[in-house]
Amino acid sequence: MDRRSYRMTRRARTQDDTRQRIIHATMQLHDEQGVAATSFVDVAKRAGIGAATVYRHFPTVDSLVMACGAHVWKEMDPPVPARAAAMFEGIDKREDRLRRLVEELDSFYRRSSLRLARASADRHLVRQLDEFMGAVEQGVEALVREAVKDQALPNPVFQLLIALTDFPVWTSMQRIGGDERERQGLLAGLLGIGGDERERQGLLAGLLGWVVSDEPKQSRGSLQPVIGQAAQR
Amino acid sequence: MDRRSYRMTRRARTQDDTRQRIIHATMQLHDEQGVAATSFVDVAKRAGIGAATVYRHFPTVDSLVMACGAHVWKEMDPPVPARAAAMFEGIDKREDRLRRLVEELDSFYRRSSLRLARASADRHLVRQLDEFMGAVEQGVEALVREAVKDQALPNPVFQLLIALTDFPVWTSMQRIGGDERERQGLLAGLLGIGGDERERQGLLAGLLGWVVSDEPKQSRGSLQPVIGQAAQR
DNA sequence: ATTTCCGTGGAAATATAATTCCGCTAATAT
DNA sequence: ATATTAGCGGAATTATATTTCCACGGAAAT
Repeated sequence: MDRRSYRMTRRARTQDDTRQRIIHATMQLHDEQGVAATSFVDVAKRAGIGAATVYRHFPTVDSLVMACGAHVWKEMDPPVPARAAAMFEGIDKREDRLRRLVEELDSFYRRSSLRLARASADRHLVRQLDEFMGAVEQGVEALVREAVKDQALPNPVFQLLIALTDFPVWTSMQRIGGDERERQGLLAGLLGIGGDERERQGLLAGLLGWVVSDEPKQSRGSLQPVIGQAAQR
Repeated sequence: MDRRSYRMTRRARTQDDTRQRIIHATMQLHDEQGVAATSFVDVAKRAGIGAATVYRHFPTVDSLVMACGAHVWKEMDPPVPARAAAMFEGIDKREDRLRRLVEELDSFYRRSSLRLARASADRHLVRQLDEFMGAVEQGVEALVREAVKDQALPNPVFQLLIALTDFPVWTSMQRIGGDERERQGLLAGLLGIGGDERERQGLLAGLLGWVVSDEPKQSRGSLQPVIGQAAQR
C-alpha cells in the first residue's frame, strides 16, 4: 500500500478558510484586549473551533503573530524607506515638503493608532511586535530624512525632528484635540521651526546652535536669544 | 484560658525586618524585569524566604504593589500640586520660570526614568501603576500650570505645553543625546515658543491662532505665517 | 520553667494557560 | 463502492503560577 497522491481541491479551500478565520479572530482579539493578553484558547473560542486546530495551523505563537503581523502591515500600509522618495515627487519648496510630511504622518498615525498603541504596549513582551515597531520607526525616519534631505541639518536637529515625529509624541499631542487640519498645522509649525536655509538658520536650529555651543551668541542673559531676537526684530 | 496580652518587642523587630526584605526584593525585581512579570514566588526566592511568608505580610498583590509604590514615590519625590507654587518662589520673569520648570522636570524624569518606564509599560495591566502615573501626570501638570500662571494662555496652547512636557515626549527626546544643559536648553526653547505677552503673542501661540482660526491672517499661502514673518522682519 | 502565642516555610491544593492525543468524519483516489 | 488520507476538536496531559494548610520552633508571658 503505497501513498496515494492527493490533490486536495475542495478540501484545501475549507482548510484555507479555517486559517483565515483564525487570523481574523486573532486580529480582532489583539485589537480588543491586546496582543500579550490573547491566548490560543481565546482565539479558538472566538473563531468557533477547537484549540487543537489552531495549533495545527500555527504550531507556535510566533507563527501566528507573524501571520497576523503580515495582515496588519498590509492594512496599515506604513511608510517604507523604498517609497519615501516617491512621496515627495515634484515637491520642492521646503514648506510644502514639510506639509506633505506632516500630512502623511498624521494620517498614518491616525488610521493606525489603535494597533500602534497595542504594539507599543507589548513590544517588550513579544519580539515580533518590537521588530514591527522598529520597522515602522525606520519608515518614519526615512520619510523625515527625505522631507529635509536638501537642508543639511546638523545631526542633533535631525534627531529632534525624529523625536518630534514619533508615535509616542503624536499620541501625547492628541490631548490637544482639534480637527485634522489644526493638528497637522500645529505639528508642521513645530517642525518648521527646525532649520531653514543655512544663512538665516531656522529658529530651532539657531536655538540649538546656541544651546550646544558653549557661550551665548548675542543676547546673553536671555534664555531664548534666537527666538527673542526673531520675535522683536 | 483567656488570651494573654502580647507586646512583642524583639519579635516585632524581626518581623518588620522580613517585611522590609520583601519590599526591597520586590522593588529590585520590578526594576529588573518589570512589575507585571514579577510573581510572588520570584519575590520569595529573591528575599530568601518562603512564598507563604510573603502572603502573610501581603495578602493581595495590591497590598504589595501599594507598599512598594509608597517607597518608590518617596524615593523619586515627584512634583506634587501642593508644592508646585513653592518651586517658583520668588521667580518672576517668564524665562526664568520656564527655565525652572524645565530644570525641575528634566531632573525628575532623569532620576526616575527607569521606574517611570516600568510603570508606563504595565500601567494598562496593574491598576495601581495607572493611578501612580496619573498622579505623576497631575503633579507635572500643576508644575506647568504654575510656571505659566500669569500668562493667560489659550487652552490649546496650554494643552500643547502639557503634551510636550510629559514623560513619553521626554523619553523620545532622549535620543538626541547631549548633556543635561543641552537637553534642558532645547526643551526650554521648545516650550518658550508657546505664548509670550498677549499683545505680541509668542510664536507658537500665534501659529496656533492661525491654525485654529479658519483663515490665514496675513501671509496667506505660506504655511508658517507667524514664524516666517517673525524671522524675516 | 512552662504554657501560650504566632511568624515561618515546606508541601499540598487549586487555578489557569499551553500542549498533545486520538477517535471521528468528510474528502479523495481507485 | 470502498479503502485511504488528513483536517478537526473534545478530552486528557503537562506546565506554571496562585493560594492555602499545617506542623514546627522560637519568642513572650506568667
